[in-house]
Amino acid sequence: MVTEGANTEKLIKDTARELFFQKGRISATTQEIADTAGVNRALIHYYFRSREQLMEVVFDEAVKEVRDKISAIFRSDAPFKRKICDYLDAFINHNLNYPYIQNFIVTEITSDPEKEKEYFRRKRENLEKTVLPGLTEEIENGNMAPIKLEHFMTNLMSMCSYPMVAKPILQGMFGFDDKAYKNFLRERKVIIYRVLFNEEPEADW
Amino acid sequence: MVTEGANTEKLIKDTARELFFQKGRISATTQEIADTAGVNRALIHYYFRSREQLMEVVFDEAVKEVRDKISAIFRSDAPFKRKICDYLDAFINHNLNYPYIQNFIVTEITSDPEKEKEYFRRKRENLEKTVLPGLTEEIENGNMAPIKLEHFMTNLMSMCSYPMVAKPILQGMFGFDDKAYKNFLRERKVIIYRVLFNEEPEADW
DNA sequence: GTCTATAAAGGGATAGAC
DNA sequence: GTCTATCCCTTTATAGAC
Repeated sequence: MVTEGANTEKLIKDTARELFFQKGRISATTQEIADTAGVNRALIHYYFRSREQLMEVVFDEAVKEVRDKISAIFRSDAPFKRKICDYLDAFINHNLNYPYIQNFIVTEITSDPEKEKEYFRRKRENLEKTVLPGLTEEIENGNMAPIKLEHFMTNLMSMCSYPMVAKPILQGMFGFDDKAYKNFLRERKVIIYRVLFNEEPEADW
Repeated sequence: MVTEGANTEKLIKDTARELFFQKGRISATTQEIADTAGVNRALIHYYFRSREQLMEVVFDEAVKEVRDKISAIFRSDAPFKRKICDYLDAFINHNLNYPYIQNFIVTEITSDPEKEKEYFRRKRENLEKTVLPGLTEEIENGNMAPIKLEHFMTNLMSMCSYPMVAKPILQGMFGFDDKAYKNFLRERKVIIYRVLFNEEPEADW
């Protein structure tokens, strides 16, 4: 085949993304990626130089969409609790699509703390601008129990992310097959809302 | 030195445990373990045959204590909410001592789903015997909002474990140094209780 | 652009001397 | 019990032919 180049590059990226984030083969070798894609292993280096750069490219592409969406949600002027609903939707839908991306984030950042800086450091100022005011307002108006920003965010992120990273553990514990577990994760949107605010979400959600 | 055997074996175990679970060097090589312990690499194989068996030994030893403690808590006839307090104490204290043990569990089980079986499978029946009755009773007595066993357990485990596995992420996000983060984790005992039950824990806790 | 061959490095494990 | 030397396998990466 002549000049299949553009397709091959995309094929490799698609395969790597699927292996890393959808099949949970986070430590897939270049050989495994090449075999799965049905291309020669050297082509991975031809297009991406190194395994590491391939990972970086597919990771950035996989999170770009949801990151932009979540940014927009928190910068919007919607009511605070509405923002949380939108966040739950965006986050859980994205993670249903990439069931192992949280494992990837956690293991990559733990094994190389340098990667954390560029990625999460500046989130702090964002948090204080975009969620602290809404949280404070709800508390002052008596619409939710007092809680510090850090604990609220930790509760939210924990209840969203842990069921992803600990999927096999919880699946085994509860005896859920893959389909039941997906359903369980979808149920969690409203469960998490209830626990955070101790009230029912709006009916139209 | 003659007949240092017994000490060497313990030295290797202590070093491995420290590297794996306290320093987060989950993928530490036999060379790294040997160098850190100040012993010859071959001794690891002499005492433990393989790296994998060494891991298994130190992991089992590290969790045995807390596992027994948690089993006893849930089998006891204390009131349900008391059990949860005791669980929070036991779990968080143990994890403060082994900050990376949750990362280890999550990555090991994700990378080899076989390991899950023996370890978490039978927990299901335990759950239904030891926590379901208490949970049901509290709900029926109107002492907490209705929630399914699976979601309650997932909320509890998520809010306990995620701050451990995502330590570098949350630390970066909130700008906490190691000391501040330890303190943050200790605060979480009462935070988690509040979120789960929407009330203050007893004053003597 | 794609392939084969090969370099180069890392890591687990064992044999055998001491 | 402890050490050195060595084997063997896996994996990443590149050179060079086609």
